[in-house]
Amino acid sequence: MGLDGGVRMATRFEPVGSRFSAPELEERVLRFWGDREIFRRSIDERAGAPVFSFFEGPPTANGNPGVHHVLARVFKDLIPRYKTMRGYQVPRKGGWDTHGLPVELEVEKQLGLSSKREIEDFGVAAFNERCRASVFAYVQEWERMTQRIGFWVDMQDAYVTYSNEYIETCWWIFKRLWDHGLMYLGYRVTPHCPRCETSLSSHEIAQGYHEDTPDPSVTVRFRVKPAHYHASAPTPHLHLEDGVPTSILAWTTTPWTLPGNTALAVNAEAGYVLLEMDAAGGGRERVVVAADRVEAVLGDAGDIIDAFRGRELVDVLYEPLFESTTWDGVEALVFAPDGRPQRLKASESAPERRVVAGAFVGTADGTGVVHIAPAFGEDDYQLGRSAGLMFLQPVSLSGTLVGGPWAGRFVKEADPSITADLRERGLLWNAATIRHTYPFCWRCDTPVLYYAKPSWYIRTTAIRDRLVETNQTIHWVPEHIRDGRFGEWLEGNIDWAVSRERYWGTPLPLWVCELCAHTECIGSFEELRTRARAATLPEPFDDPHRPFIDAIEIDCPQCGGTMRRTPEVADAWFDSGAMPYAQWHYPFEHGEQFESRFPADFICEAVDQTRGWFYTLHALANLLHRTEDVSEPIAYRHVIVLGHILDGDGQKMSKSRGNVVNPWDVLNDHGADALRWYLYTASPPGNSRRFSSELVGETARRTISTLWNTYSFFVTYANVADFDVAAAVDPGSRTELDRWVRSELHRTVRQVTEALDAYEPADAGRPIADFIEQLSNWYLRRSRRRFSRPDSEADRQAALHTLCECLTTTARLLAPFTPFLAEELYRNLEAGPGSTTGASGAGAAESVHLATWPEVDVSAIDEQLSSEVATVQRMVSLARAARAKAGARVRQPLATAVLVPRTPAERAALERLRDQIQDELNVKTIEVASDAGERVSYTLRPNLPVLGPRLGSDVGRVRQALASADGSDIARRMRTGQPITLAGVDGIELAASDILLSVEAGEGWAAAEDGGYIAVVDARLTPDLEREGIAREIVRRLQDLRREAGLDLADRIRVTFQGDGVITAALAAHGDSVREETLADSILAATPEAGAVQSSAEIDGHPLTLALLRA
RNA sequence: GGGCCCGUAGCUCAGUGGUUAGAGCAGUCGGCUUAUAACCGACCGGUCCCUGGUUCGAUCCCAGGCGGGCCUACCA
Repeated sequence: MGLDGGVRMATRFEPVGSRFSAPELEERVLRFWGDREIFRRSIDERAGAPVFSFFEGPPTANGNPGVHHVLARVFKDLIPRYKTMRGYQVPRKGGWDTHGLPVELEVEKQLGLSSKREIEDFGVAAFNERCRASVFAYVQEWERMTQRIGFWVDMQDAYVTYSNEYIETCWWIFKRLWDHGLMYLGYRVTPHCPRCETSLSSHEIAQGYHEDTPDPSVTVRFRVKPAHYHASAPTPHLHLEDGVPTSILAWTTTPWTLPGNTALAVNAEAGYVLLEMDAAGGGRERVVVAADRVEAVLGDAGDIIDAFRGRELVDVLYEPLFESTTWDGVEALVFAPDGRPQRLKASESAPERRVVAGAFVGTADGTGVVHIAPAFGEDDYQLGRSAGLMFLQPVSLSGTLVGGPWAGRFVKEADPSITADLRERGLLWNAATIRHTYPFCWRCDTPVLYYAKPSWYIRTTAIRDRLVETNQTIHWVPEHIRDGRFGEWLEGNIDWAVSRERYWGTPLPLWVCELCAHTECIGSFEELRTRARAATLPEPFDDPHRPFIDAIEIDCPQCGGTMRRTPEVADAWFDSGAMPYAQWHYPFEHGEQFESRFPADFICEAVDQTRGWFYTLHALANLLHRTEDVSEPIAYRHVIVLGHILDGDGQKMSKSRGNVVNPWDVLNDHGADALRWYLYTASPPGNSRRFSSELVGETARRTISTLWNTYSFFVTYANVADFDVAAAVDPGSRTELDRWVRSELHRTVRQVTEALDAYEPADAGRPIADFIEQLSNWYLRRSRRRFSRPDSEADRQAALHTLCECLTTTARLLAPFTPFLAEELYRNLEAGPGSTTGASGAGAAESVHLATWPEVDVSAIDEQLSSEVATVQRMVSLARAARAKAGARVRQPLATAVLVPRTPAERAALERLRDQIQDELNVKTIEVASDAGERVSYTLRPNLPVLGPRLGSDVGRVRQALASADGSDIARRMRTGQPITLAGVDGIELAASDILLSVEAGEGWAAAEDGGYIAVVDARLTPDLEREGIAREIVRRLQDLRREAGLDLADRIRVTFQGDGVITAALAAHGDSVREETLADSILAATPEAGAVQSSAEIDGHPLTLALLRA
């Protein structure tokens, strides 16, 4: 305005109350950020700076966000805010995960559909439209929460996995993989939900295990064929020539797989036995089981006829449990070289059921013989393939039996009938029920079946070694994830089953010729337009989802036939792993952005993403590096892996358990800063943590509220003193205390910076909390008088400057952690209220989040001073403990305190800082000594860290000798530096540093000791001391009365008192100081004046009535 | 079943091959008093999950268990 005529005005800070409402403050800051576009500017104003790249792991917005989501989001926020202050440009593009089974099932529920058949009847186009709409049902809730907790992420420009551009990039990736032979159609056993009729990923399976699931446990007789059926002579160990009916026993928990049985597997090296016993229906029978299993399966029944290795049983033929006459409708298939079961050629006959060897067969349970049904188990399938077995598939994809007496029945419901049938036909050895863990579909709770069927695979095993190797270059926090959970998962890598027989997902861009099976992968929409038969291309082609994409046909270049798209969509995890490329529609667009942000410098998710997002990102980066499409084989350099939030009982929070804490309750009660601070500092990020709103409040009170009070104190006195931030401070005016707190401050800056550079938020937060504690409870408490009644103006300005620096620097340190509180402090203290340039001077950034990270002022750090004050604090604390033992309240002056630290350097420090100590302790004389002399008696202990390595096993004897030695004598020798020898321990000479003393106070003294530090106080009161104590007590009571009377700070008073001789004597001796402290014009022995405020109580047993009136 | 993490005071968590294992909160008692819906001190509170081993010495290192969490796995 130019009205100051060049006269510099001192800053006036916005007044700050000692109480504050965090939610109110935070809403105010949020408005400020919004009005001034601070987030956008924190990125834009860093244009040209090196980019620090952050990838947002996309949340699925189909449920309300809980506290566990807040956890991830506040950690995602921390590092980018820090790096921004360190001068990087940190773009933060948001994203949403929108495809997949959870979305489909949500819609199925809404529509009341329960099978794929019903979805197709409803119409895939309409169904997918509902999916598209449902994904964003909760987006507003997410955005509201995200904003309220102060997570800065660009949600306007977020990527969406269902967008055409996103899908096109996924196609490009598939194409690159396909062209490099990294994709194939495999025929394999996968977990299959018969209701959803699709494969489930391992991640999905993991969510649906039910413990204690009851299942049948049946042991079955497989009848060995008579000798003449065998092509070559069967092993003589079976003694088939005896003509006794002989069976091999096998155990299963899935009777419904028995119609699919085509082999029995034994362990070639294990021992087996042939036993004979009475048969149930009369006569004798013989059975084969593993030698280890005889007792468990047969008890003591039966006599051992022969014993042999498993290999002897290989190629023994046995009869099918179900004759083809009773189980029709299932065609016998054989394995083709590519692993796919195929029909028999006319000239072929089906392989016979026989015994084979399998390395996976153990003898720890069952019978040591495994029933093999290649259609239903991974081991079974692989064995079938390698041994050339017959393949029978008597179960449909919807989980019902095909053919046989129970055709159409759901497999689990058919189990009892199958078992009963076997019992009737004498083939059942034993039936019972067991309880074990079994997988169910995590969404619809249908028991999952393992099922051999075709599926598209990404050949991740081709790059397994590279996955492992490049993982070593990723910085994992906590470190153990790298070689532990994640590393081991990579070591055991199997090919990625990437196809899903569903509707709402990225369609696989694979077209297969219906005549010759020629397959092509289409890598872009343009390529598809070019290749498509014009008549089949929808016009306009604006949605690459099903069902539209399915209509498009391509001419087969090999045979001229029709190529149709394979009907599957991609695993939604493929979408998430494709995010570094697809979020930019790379390589079709935005090549520059992609290049500058790949790989990410930082990502952060909870530990359950180890085999989810962390894996898919890593796998795709490695694959695309293999195809030479990206420059680096990793997608992220640093990753913080978060543990889960548990409820008060240590249970994981989840919707299904109903124990999710609503973040809004916490936010409304304590505010976002408190919640954030708690999450950062409660424990290292990788630990799981129990959570409750109360704990958040507790943490906040301790640190945030302490800082706020300090801030409020500063502003109050700075305004009173017309404090000018910009005025230079005279270094000579700085006191020792000023120098100390600056040393602590810059030590803190150093620690916090190092910890954040190491991606360890908890280690970074704790020093800040410690500093705030020191600032408030040592610096400020000890400096109070310098602010309210300073010795000189220069002293006051120095104190204000020092405190101001501490607060503004702390605000910057806190900015990434508690961005709202930090902003409040910064705005008021540095940028000036309502200012855009900073009232305190030109160039102050408008927001702390546009400001720079504090530099460590190395010259401010005085390690010696810091450790000296630490010693003072320790000794003061000890002396207070000694006071308490003596029963002397702090206002009661004592004559002497003797302080005994451990080293000469510490003694020197205490001598130097004697004034501070005296002040804190309220004693007349401080004595610093190397021992407490005759005031105490000693007990002795060996200094084990010193003596242990030197003496080894002699330590025990020294310990005993010290315990029985004369403490005072040895203490005297230690004091005078004489060598010490002990009775009963020959040849060992001890020095003072080898022995530790503990003390017991002598008569009239009180002592406290901790870790070799000793404080002793004189507990005896002289009449003088007593009078002084009483006088100080009177001061306190008068101050109370002043407050009670509602007087102002500067009001003067008249005092009357009624007391005994001791009271009178105390006031006679110390009346001047009492008057001075309480601003009293007079203190008279008299009855209270009319209208006076008064109180009566005893001091040390002396009755006293005090009364005061405003003068 | 396997892997990883965790197990320390009533609660939430530090910590270390070495003296008498700590902090905050809670509880009890006391103190302070214009930072005051704060603050300071003391006390109370411990089988450092258990059992073995290594060691002069183990809460810490090793082995085996137990319990919790997470991840993973249809051995029939």
